[in-house]
Amino acid sequence: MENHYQKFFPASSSPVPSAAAAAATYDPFTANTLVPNTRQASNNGKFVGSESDDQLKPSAEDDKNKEKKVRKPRYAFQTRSRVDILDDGYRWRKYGQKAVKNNKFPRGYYRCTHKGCSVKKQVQRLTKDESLVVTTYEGMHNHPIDKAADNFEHILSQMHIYTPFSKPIHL
DNA sequence: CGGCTTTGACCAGCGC
DNA sequence: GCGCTGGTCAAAGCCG
Repeated sequence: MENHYQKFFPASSSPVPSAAAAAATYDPFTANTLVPNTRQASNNGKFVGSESDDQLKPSAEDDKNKEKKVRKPRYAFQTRSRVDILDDGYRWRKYGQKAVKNNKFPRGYYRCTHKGCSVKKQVQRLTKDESLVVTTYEGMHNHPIDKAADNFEHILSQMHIYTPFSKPIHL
């Protein structure tokens, strides 16, 4: 579980910041599996947390163009932060905002501005605990991080990542 | 002037 | 078949 961060932090050329390694603790795959469980199960159970099962579908490997109904795997994790937008080092452009059911806070939709990079992410603050922010990433970056890596440490210092085993969040 | 945010409209999928 | 909800688009405005 120490290498999975590569899924999220394609440190292709740039060195992996120690902070990123720390972030890797959550393990995207594990988190992917568990988030659905930690999500507001009591609220609606329609959390977008995980299409983990149908992703990587072998049947679509022959043709990536027909990914019409094929949802890309999403990695959602909850962070405790005062700000909605966690600066993860990439540049994001907001392309939409929607009010969602059972949540008084709108969900923001962002897209990576890098050319050729179609990574998307959703940011949703929870109604129950407005200090909790759920960030859902879709897709993987195929380019190095824009900003200095040291910025990561600052980010991580202000947020708390919930692991599947640490403590379920009751909503 | 360029890039980004805002915001309403539009569209597709899903459940009833 | 219809209505609801989530996700995206695109025009307009704002800001650096």
